[in-house]
Amino acid sequence: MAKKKIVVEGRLWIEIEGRNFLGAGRIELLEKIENLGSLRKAAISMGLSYQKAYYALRSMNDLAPAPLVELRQGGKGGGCAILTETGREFVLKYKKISQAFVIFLTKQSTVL
Amino acid sequence: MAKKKIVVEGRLWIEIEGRNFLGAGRIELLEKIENLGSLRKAAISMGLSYQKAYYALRSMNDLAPAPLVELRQGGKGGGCAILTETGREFVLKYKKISQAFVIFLTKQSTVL
DNA sequence: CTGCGTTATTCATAAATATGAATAACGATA
DNA sequence: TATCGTTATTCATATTTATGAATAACGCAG
Repeated sequence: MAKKKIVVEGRLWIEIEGRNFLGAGRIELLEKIENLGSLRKAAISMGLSYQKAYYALRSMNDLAPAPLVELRQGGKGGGCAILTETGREFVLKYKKISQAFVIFLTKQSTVL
Repeated sequence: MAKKKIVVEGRLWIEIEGRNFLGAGRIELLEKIENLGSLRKAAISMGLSYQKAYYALRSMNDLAPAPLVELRQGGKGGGCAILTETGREFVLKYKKISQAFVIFLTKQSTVL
């Protein structure tokens, strides 16, 4: 019998004041917003309902020291969603931490 | 205004063949079983329904190279649940990995 | 062979989440 | 002022998950 593949897996997120602030899904949402310029399109593109994405974004913006995304309604194109400088910074920080996490996990898997 | 407390949090688990094998909750269950000698008592002591604990244990035993817990029905006391040597080994391994994870998380929190 | 408390199993219901529909509000542009 | 596609919000309904009730099976001890 072949030996079964056994690995360590995990999830990471950032909390502010003990509340969920940023996880993998929210980071993906922020990146899609940056690319598409629209919350609705970003949500749909990652198979997420608009409502869920909207509430997630509200939660993020409320918790963050400054808004991660600026939402505008009306106007040219009906409205838009713009990733702020603060948003870009948090995306970068999260991805750095995430990279370190992958290394951590593969290393831990070797001891099993 | 005081600066908000911002930290990196995470969860760890072990997968076998891509399926969930051991996480924090299951480890706690195994430890309670070792202490109490009963699956039912272990489940209740951690606010878990017996069924959920039972199915979790079935899943663990099925995935593991050898059963983590031996279940016996009938007999003195009505039955019992005994943590096996394999079970003890996995508990130890998980706790070691978990300790390393705590250190990882606190270190990553410093870059925020 | 009866009693005991556990393991083993099913089922209906409760609770929590997710999803989609529907619609108002908005503001630049033509 | 009408149009457009987005943001903003509510609501009913599916879907999933969790919970508790109920009961059979088991095997040692008395």
